[in-house]
Amino acid sequence: MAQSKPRSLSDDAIVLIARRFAVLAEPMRLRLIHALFDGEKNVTRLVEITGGTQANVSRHLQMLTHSHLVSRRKEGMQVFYSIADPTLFKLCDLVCGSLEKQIAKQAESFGG
Amino acid sequence: MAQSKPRSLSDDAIVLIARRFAVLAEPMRLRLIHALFDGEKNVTRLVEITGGTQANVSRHLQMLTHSHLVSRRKEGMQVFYSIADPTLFKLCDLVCGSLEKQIAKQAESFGG
DNA sequence: TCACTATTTGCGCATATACGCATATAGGGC
DNA sequence: GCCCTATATGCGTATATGCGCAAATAGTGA
Repeated sequence: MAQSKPRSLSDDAIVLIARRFAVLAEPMRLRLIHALFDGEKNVTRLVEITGGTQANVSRHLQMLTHSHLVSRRKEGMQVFYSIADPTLFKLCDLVCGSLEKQIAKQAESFGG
Repeated sequence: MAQSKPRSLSDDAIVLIARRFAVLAEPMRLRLIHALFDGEKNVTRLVEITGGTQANVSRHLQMLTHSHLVSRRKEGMQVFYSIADPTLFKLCDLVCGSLEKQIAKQAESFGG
């Protein structure tokens, strides 16, 4: 299950990885991803949940789709989006855990 | 070992996560992180490896340090940097694996 | 055809940030 | 003190990108 870890990364690979991280570096996109964690939703619902404008939500969804992180399903007038890349769950967990530890340490420095 | 997964994330948390991803969203910073994967190095060595200017490398290292992703150790005139956050390994692995799968699928669409 | 809803897209602006250049700081030897 | 090396920082600029607003596209029904 563990994948082969290349010892060195090509410059192209580095740029691709950076782009992937950049997609995840916007709060609104993270809100959308997080909102999709419990199942697919249409645009209007995502607008309600995230509190963004419809145009903005749509654009971010487009970016997420082009990055193959979420997938698009059209049903009549509505478009339903859902998580396409399962690594998003682990990615979010990893970063959350790391940040929690960091904050805990900072709290320790003050309170301890 | 698996951490508690919060069902919902506060807006502040979302922004923090986004910032973390933003730190990882620059090729030069990824190069630096990757260069540190096999042990600590000083700035001059990192400049050689990454091919960046000294000023730029220094600035990115500062950002990585402030993000608590790498740590700084001063020894005389030199400053040695090393990976401080072990989740970096897994993060990189996850994204690499995801991208490899994506590219493999694309290749399949053409070649298959 | 028109009207209505759902979603996408074009455009302009404001902001963030990466880089290059020069300079500043710091440590060590003379 | 001076000089050299190693590292950091201030400043200006170019570029990227997120957002708001308006308009366009698509689907559905009368």
